Amino acid sequence: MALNEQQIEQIRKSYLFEQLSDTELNQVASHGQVVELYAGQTIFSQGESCHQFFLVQRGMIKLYRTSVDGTEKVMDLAGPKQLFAEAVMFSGKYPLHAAAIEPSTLFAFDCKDFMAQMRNNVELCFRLMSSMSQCLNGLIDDIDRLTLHSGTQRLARYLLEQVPEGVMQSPCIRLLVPKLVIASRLGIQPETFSRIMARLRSEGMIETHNDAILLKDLAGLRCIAGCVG
Amino acid sequence: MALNEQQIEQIRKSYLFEQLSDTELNQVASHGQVVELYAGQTIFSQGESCHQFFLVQRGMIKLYRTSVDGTEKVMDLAGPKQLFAEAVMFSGKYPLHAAAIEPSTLFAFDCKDFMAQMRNNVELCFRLMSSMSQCLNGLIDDIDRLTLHSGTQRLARYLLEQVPEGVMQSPCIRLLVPKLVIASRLGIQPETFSRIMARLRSEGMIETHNDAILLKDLAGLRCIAGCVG
DNA sequence: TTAGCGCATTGATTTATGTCAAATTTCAGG
DNA sequence: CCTGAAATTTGACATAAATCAATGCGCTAA
Repeated sequence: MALNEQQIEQIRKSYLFEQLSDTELNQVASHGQVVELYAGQTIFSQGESCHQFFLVQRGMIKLYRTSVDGTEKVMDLAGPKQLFAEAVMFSGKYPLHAAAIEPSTLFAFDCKDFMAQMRNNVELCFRLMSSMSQCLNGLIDDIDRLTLHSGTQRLARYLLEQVPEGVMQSPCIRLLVPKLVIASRLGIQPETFSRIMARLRSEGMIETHNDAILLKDLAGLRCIAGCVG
Repeated sequence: MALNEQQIEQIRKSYLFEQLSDTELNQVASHGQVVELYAGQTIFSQGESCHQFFLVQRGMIKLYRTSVDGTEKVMDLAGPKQLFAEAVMFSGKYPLHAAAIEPSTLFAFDCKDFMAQMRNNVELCFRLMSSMSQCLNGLIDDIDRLTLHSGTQRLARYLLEQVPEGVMQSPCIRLLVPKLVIASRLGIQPETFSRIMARLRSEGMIETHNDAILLKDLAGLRCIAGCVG
């Protein structure tokens, strides 16, 4: 399905598109599609040739790899207003799988078309390169955490990352995806996730009510995330 | 030190520069430097603002992060003809440390200058984006291996990666850096590295003489790298 | 309401890998 | 050729986290 006026205004707000002229934006949108996804639906698979990149309007997307025995590693999660697969436009093939973990709506853009636009617009190249650079830094951070930090440290940091800008005293956060998925994102087993949460609870750092988590001791959590094991 | 004629011809062979005109190449080179490094010398540190990117002429560079307790994780190694830090030009700051692990010679290029060249040359943007894309895929592969594969699998794969193009029967490879460094690159301790090597030796997969390693059973190693733990 | 199915939690146990320590080898520099 | 520092190897031991297993919880759909 093609994009309507209102949707075109939505994508204009994305960093990658914000400096495009009306004409250019319409050009991009003309090759764009709205994609509706049911929970669990696959968007693309690792190795498929890469024709489109995506902007999430609604829902949540997991980007993941699988091993031969079927084990899944969630590499990243993309929620509303986030782009994904924009950084691999130049690889030719998607380097991982993408699937919706809940009913979602995406805007899909044509890579070929976008690359043509970039040929006429160096500024657009620079925007994409910034985007790729950020992505790169994120991956380096992930490797850093996987190799230099314990499961507990990674989980504590994850909780702290969910706290919105205004640093309140004891913020209450919500886990936006199943714990199973967060565990995979952090590179630990669900059982380990559960046990670490239990420990943080017993140490008085947090209180939990299903997916709502009260961070009772921000300083303590920061210390765990950065200093101790 | 500035680049001489011969050195300019060397950098022309690099993918990023190969399609530049003589004028453009000279422009890039005019802002370039030759950097001589002793073993262990630091090139840049994590967090420093990023003014240059590099091409290795001779030697070996480690790109790494450190944790609070001083532990080091080698994220990548760059040898002759390889670029590094070119993908982070847009971040503003280096996301990791770089140091020579043996006496090395680098060509250093000015980021600002190169970005100015890119403004006049979309093709150059595309080249850099390809480069960044490759880098991205490499990092995703690393996370895949760290989370979905065992130490033994990672080491077996590393050995296989050292085998040059022509797939011989029982190739003899050389470890180009201390085992200590390879271990860190693979996300294991040196002791574990040593033990895995001993096991592969006892299983008849390899023979070792210091840094020279004879891969006696390629099929077996491939199986370990991809199938078993 | 109830049945059924993921998800989550908890316990018991195993295991790969890390840590500590000591002996040995390698290798660069004088 | 020596010498000492660094790298490597090997052993003994500790431990974080995985695995296996069972139970409980909370949905959704009939």
